[in-house]
Amino acid sequence: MYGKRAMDRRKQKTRKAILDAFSELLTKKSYSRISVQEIIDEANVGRTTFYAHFETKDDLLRALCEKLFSHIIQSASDYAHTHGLYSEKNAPLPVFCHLLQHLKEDGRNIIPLLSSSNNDLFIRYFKDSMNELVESSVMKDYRVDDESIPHAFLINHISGSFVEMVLWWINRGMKEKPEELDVYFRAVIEPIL
Amino acid sequence: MYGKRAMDRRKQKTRKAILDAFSELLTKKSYSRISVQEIIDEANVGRTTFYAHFETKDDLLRALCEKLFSHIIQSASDYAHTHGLYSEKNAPLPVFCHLLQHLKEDGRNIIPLLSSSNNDLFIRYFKDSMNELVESSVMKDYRVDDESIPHAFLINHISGSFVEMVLWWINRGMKEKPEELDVYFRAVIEPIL
DNA sequence: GCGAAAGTGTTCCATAAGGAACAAGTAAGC
DNA sequence: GCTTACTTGTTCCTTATGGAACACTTTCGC
Repeated sequence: MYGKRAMDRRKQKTRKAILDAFSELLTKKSYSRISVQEIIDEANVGRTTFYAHFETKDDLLRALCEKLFSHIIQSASDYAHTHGLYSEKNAPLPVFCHLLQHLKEDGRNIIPLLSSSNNDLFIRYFKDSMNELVESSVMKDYRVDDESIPHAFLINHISGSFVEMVLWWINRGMKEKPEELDVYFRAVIEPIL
Repeated sequence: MYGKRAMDRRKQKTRKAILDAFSELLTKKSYSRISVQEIIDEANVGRTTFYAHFETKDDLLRALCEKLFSHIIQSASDYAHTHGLYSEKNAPLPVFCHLLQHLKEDGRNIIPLLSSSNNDLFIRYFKDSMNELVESSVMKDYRVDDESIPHAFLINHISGSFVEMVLWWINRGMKEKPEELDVYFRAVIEPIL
């Protein structure tokens, strides 16, 4: 439980090289068409080294997604814990606005992958991350008025709507301001809370 | 005398990292104000690693200069050996035109260092390289008409003039075409051959 | 001047990375 | 069917890199 000591410089550099190479390849080919050999070549790293870091290609994908989303989700989670708890009952959603702003300002690594032709894996991971975020940070203090609707269903609805909105936003060139989108989102979500 | 087998991937990467870091630092500070520690930090390598590659800071400087000039000088030397031998007596200087062209097209690493505020070390190395080139490739087949002028003096005059011309060229923004410069250079050099 | 701080070059030891070869699986072409 | 070429994980062993500590010199502030 005490901190793992700082990762060896070599490990950091190698890990970054592999993730960068993989990320680069993903903008050109679909996940299934990328071979480990290609990743190794692009990263300029030995075969042994690759397998010392990642068990398999799927493992690498997981790591990449985690790296990409952890930052933004963690930031939102922190935001929710500091602001969310003290908000009034019908204004719990600034987290989403915060997320959109963060995505626009700092999403240069994420957006290309979310808008690439083979974006399904990332969308799924994005959705999963959002699901966890909504469950742990947003919906925690909420009791649903209509008890006939399952809690889990609501969570899925909210995170799913959010992800779809983001994709819509990105595909149209992110013209709208985060604040505008936030208004739209509240308009479709708040009524059911 | 021939080749050491291909350098280990790690060595290549480390060597490049150190040379790049050094090159980067040289655009900001003078050579004497750069510490090994800074190079290590900028290159993001361990102290042991640095000293496994270079004995000292001077050694590193030598390696950088060699890397920067060897390409361009080697190319000129090759050019001289294929073209130089068959040229008529009073047209031996196409090597210089070739050098200028090469410098303009492919000198993006060299020119910033030659025009930086602390460029003296590079100029000296450039001059030394030119000296060798002139001696080995240009002046080899020439007998000086006026035997009262020492051979070595002539070599120094030619390489020195060339270097000074290049600096003048760079400092004024490299406006002239290599071919124009070549004409000027021939005008001041050919009369004495 | 002196003491503190930073830089140098070296040591020793732990470990990550490399390279090569391997058996096994897969797909494609003929 | 059969090659043929390519991929995947894995192995064993070598080598480069890292980190820390060291004694020593240089530089700097006061």
